[in-house]
Amino acid sequence: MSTETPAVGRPRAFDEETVLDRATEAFWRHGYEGASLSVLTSAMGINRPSLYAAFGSKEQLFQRAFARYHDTQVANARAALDQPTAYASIEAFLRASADGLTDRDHPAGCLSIQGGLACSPDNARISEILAAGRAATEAAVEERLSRAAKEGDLPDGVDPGALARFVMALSEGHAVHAASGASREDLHASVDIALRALALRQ
Amino acid sequence: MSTETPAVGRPRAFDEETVLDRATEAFWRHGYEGASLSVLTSAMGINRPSLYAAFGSKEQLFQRAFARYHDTQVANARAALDQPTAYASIEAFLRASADGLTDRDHPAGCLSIQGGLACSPDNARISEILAAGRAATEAAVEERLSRAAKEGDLPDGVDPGALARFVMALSEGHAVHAASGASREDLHASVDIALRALALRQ
DNA sequence: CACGATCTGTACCAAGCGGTAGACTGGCGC
DNA sequence: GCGCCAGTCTACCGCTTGGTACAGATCGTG
Repeated sequence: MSTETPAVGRPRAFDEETVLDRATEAFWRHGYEGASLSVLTSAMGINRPSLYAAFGSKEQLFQRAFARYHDTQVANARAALDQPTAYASIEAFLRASADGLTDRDHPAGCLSIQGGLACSPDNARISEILAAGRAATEAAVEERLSRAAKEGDLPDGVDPGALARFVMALSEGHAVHAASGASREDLHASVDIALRALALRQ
Repeated sequence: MSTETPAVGRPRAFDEETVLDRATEAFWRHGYEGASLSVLTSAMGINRPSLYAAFGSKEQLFQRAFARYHDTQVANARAALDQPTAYASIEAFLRASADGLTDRDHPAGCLSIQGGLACSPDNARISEILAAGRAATEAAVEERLSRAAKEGDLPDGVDPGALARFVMALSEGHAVHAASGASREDLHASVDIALRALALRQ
């Protein structure tokens, strides 16, 4: 594995997680196809053979970057679901999402969407990987809301799946907006409207 | 201009609007960068010199395709805003949008987003063009809602700009969902939830 | 029926793509 | 301090990219 440090031989001149973070930013900003190896290596501060020795291929690098993105950025929003009520969970999820999408420490928007919603036929796998990631997040929201339904925390007649889809769709739309320069306040104002309409508030 | 038929010389073997529609589909499905000239020419059924003679360059072809997309697909949704009330306008806009995003006669999703939310540094213009198109649509929604506010058709304290942003964001999120295979019914269920929450209904 | 104008098709261009061979570098164990 | 070996660096690979030169085809006109 690339994570264990070998006992012998010349040591690496870079930290794997550091350059992975920089690669993630490049993919985030330019998408999978838009982030060429030249863009990647200059962002990561290493050259091609080092990249290939450490990560295997551009696609494997992207998968590592996306996994790391999930473990850090997406995990924030998913963790926000852990609130006592469905309403509070949705609000926390949308707030955390809006904040993450407009965090000045990273490119605006969401890697899951910017990475490659549409791709060249050769890279169709990338779109699928990203879609699977978004579906997993939506499933987490739905799971939380299904629990709420069982607990009587959701008004009768509200479908947890449809509500989860609504919440995810809004979050994805905010990602598109953020990518086009919408401010954090803009997104929170949109969240306000969504929450007002949910009629989940006790 | 390429639209006027010349009196002399060999006539074109293709109809410009027909091949433009096919190019639009290719861009829609694969994005600007993902739709290579090989993909485009084989989808359009013409070869490169004909493409360049008729459209000038890949970017100009894309601009024509995007303009045509706006005139047909986006115009549908914008026309839906022409309803007697704000609530009816929003509902019609979201319904028309959901239908367009899942129309089986075209690729799933929205060219404005699939075209290239994130691009290679060289093609940054493309992202800007697409973002400008989305902003124009949002401005049309906001204009309709501002009129509603003047007419007393919007509850006090509702900001037309924020509401327009919410509506557009939801529609964009539905586009992302549609691109990942969400069904028309899925999207309409999400619209139902949004409408329930708007508290615009008299 | 030849001319001029325009379109089509093949075959090409330079540049960039993702990926790699091979010489060189430098820290550790003996 | 010498050998080992993983890492770095330069320079390259074949292939695709967006874009075009040029020859031949096909029309209207004189």
